[in-house]
Amino acid sequence: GAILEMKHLWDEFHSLGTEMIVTKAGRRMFPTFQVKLCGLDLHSEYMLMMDFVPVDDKRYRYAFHSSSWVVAGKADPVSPPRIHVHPDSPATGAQWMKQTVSFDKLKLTNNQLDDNGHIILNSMHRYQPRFHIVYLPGKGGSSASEEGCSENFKTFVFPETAFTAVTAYQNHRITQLKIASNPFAKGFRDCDPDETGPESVPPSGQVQRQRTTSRSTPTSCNNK
Amino acid sequence: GAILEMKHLWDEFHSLGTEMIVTKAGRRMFPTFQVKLCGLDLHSEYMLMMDFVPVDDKRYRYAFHSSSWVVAGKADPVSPPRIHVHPDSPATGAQWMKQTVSFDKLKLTNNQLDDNGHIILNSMHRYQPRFHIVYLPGKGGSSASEEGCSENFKTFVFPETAFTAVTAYQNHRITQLKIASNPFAKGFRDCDPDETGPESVPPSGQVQRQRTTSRSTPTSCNNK
DNA sequence: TTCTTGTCACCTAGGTGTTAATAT
DNA sequence: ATATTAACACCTAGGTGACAAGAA
Repeated sequence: GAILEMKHLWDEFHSLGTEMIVTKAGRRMFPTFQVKLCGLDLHSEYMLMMDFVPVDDKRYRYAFHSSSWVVAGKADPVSPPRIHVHPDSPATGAQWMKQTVSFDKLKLTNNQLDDNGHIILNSMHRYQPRFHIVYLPGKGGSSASEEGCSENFKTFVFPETAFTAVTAYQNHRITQLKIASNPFAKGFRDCDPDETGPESVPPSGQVQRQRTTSRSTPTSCNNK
Repeated sequence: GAILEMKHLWDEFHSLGTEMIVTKAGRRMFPTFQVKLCGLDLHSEYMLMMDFVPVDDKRYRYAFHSSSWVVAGKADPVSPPRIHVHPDSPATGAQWMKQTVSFDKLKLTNNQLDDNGHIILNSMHRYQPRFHIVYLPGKGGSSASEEGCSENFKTFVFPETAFTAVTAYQNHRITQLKIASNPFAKGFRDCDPDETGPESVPPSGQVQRQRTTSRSTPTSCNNK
């Protein structure tokens, strides 16, 4: 079995309509796809991997006046789909289960000619991440679990991790939630009493700090 | 087979008497132990590991007046020796050989009660790093190389990587060579024309920049 | 108009030797 | 005296969204 970590955060994004940035060089996902595994055979070996399937055959556009996504036509042609293999693969069930598995090395790109092994997506299209556990027969492996088990491939889909690929954020609330919850975006946070940390929900009203473009007035907020 | 990478740099340190810092939290080695492998079976699996053996049964002291190491008595009691397994283990011969193998996650500590899995050494003692290739039978593996090969354990020793463990550098020339060649110590370099980069040998005469202890006079040197 | 690209200030995360204080 | 520790300035390395300019 596999349970999604940070589900509450995924749910927050999902309720707003999750967006993920794609860039030429490759951009990580936020939230990061992380799962906790259980039920694996301790000594058998497994490969863990992810891929991304189109949610539909449509291309989207964000209507700012109504703050909602609208269909903008049929989907663009797809690149040959890629699979991201977790870099710790292969490893034993015991190794995978002893702590949360994080796909923080996975990057999304819109460069159709990418040769860095990143996941290629079309911007303004919707995708559903999928998680796969591949059982590697032959090594270790208890006889008990191996007999009745002819399936060596399990796929998990968490609908709350679906997202729209974008080159720039469309929904301002998504931007604010990213800033509020991603530690690397701390520089864009307002000077609220920073108490709560990355897990908290930002206040409903939008709030944005003016950043110093010229190097004057180093109004450092984060007084820790 | 295995060849030592950055051998010229190791040789420079070796000729001065290499020192490696040990700390409670664990300190990386510099130079980093890196090897290029060849002759492995492409599809067989191997574990790569390192350990550290005492060069002798002595404890040392640095005599500043003569700028040399002198014996300061018999060795202190040793902790149960630890082995560092390369985190990419196990992997196939093809994976290990396709690029330089770097042990940059390995850390040295003088904390006898370390529970971070670091290598425990006694300060002011001399050590010889050893590199081991462990063949894992059973998976893949060509029949040709497997027949006549009963050895599944190869050990490599590069004498130029031996060092004295210290909690603070003793030989000032070692300090200067570390500063000149370790990118993370760039902040301590003099404002020479920085052209040459980390591979170059520093000028023979010692040169040291005065660093700003108080936050005044931000005399930034590294004008790139 | 709409979308994409490249640069940038601002962060996180962590590897350096220095230095002063503290053991031993 | 000699050796160790902890805090610190200064780096490397790389992940953020903002922004201005460019492309479609």
